[in-house]
Amino acid sequence: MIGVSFLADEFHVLYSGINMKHKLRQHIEEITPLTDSEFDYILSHFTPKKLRKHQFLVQEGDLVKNDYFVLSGLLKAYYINPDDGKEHILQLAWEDWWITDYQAYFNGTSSTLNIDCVEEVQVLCLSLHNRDKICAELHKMEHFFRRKSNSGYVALQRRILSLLTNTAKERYEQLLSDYPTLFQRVPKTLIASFLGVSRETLSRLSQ
Amino acid sequence: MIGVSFLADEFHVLYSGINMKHKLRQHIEEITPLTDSEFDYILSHFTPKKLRKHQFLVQEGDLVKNDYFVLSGLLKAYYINPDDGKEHILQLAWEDWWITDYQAYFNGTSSTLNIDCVEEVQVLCLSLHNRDKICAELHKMEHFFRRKSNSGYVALQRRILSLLTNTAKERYEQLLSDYPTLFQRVPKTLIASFLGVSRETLSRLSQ
DNA sequence: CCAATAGCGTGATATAGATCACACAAAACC
DNA sequence: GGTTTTGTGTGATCTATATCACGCTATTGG
Repeated sequence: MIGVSFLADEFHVLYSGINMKHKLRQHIEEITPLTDSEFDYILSHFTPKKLRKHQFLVQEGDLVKNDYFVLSGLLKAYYINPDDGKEHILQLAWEDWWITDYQAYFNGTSSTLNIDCVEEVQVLCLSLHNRDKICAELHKMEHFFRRKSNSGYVALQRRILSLLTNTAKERYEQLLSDYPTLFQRVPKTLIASFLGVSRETLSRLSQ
Repeated sequence: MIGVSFLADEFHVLYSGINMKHKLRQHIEEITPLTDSEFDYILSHFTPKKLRKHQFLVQEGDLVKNDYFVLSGLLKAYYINPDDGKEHILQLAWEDWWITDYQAYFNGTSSTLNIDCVEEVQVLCLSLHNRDKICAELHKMEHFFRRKSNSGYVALQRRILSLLTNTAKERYEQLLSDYPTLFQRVPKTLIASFLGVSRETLSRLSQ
């Protein structure tokens, strides 16, 4: 039994370690090429973490120590309106996305958001200190994060415009065409909350 | 007369040149210190531009060559919904803000937005090529733009959350408390369009 | 394997905010 | 300096979407 367990662990390390590291490298190399040693160095600033479904990655009031790169699974970042207790989804993140409460992370303040796991999740954690360190040491990484942030900014502008100009139905159809697989992966309630519509209305829209 | 005009121009250069350059330097140095020669070098990648009220900085369909740093005046970036012709304000920018159609600028595609001057405006133009150049040559600038982009990202997330969770009245009051001077500076119609409310509703809210 | 919970659809009703339609005031412009 | 144009307030409606209330189904967990 000990032997078997050991082998299983070996396999697991192989699978969730080396293969998963590869995911981060591929992700960075979409923007800038890296040497093996650069990547190893970068990776040494991340720490892996696994979470089960429904586990919190960030809870309202927490100090937010890390930004999280998602290796597998799906998470939601949401705000709970204290007036009516309703939850509003700011972000959904899955493989190859980054997620955290950025306001709290960048400013060292405590979180106003909750982030929890909609599925079992594997992430790589990057502290602000380590992020700034690798950015300062490797111009490439500063460049990488600048580019990521720029794309993120554009995506958020698009979402704002969509909230300002489109009806609930148009937003729903836009999301469906942008991320068709999402609808098989998460409950409609989450989609509704992400789109800023009640779940009842969403249910009627999708017909 | 020639003498007087010359003196006036001198003054103008002094005022709108040196003093204005100073604005950019101050702005960058909020994030990273610069030597005189670094700043001069950076500045050499910008070109100044003046526009009168109602002039377009970017028009729908244009290729967007530049990002614009606002030295003086106020501009709006807006999308016109082709279905009903209504305009929706994505961004308002004044002194010390950057504005452009970022989607078009970063991707080299043509603009879906219009940007025009609500007041007489002075901007410094930065082409994507020059931006990438100074970022590549000066790690400081890559850092500066990363930090700017990060703050922008956080600001947009806040706006999205506000659109998702707050009523029109709450959004109005939030904006009023964040930017009280704005309300003396632009017509209420623009505020309404920025908040995603009709001008009639805004008028009723503000009582 | 069965109970508890979460997800989903759907009718009836309520409401925030849009739209339409004015009037009047204040700028901007020739 | 008078006339377009732009901005603003306000009443009377209309409508997209929220809310409440229910039942049924799928999933989860002990």
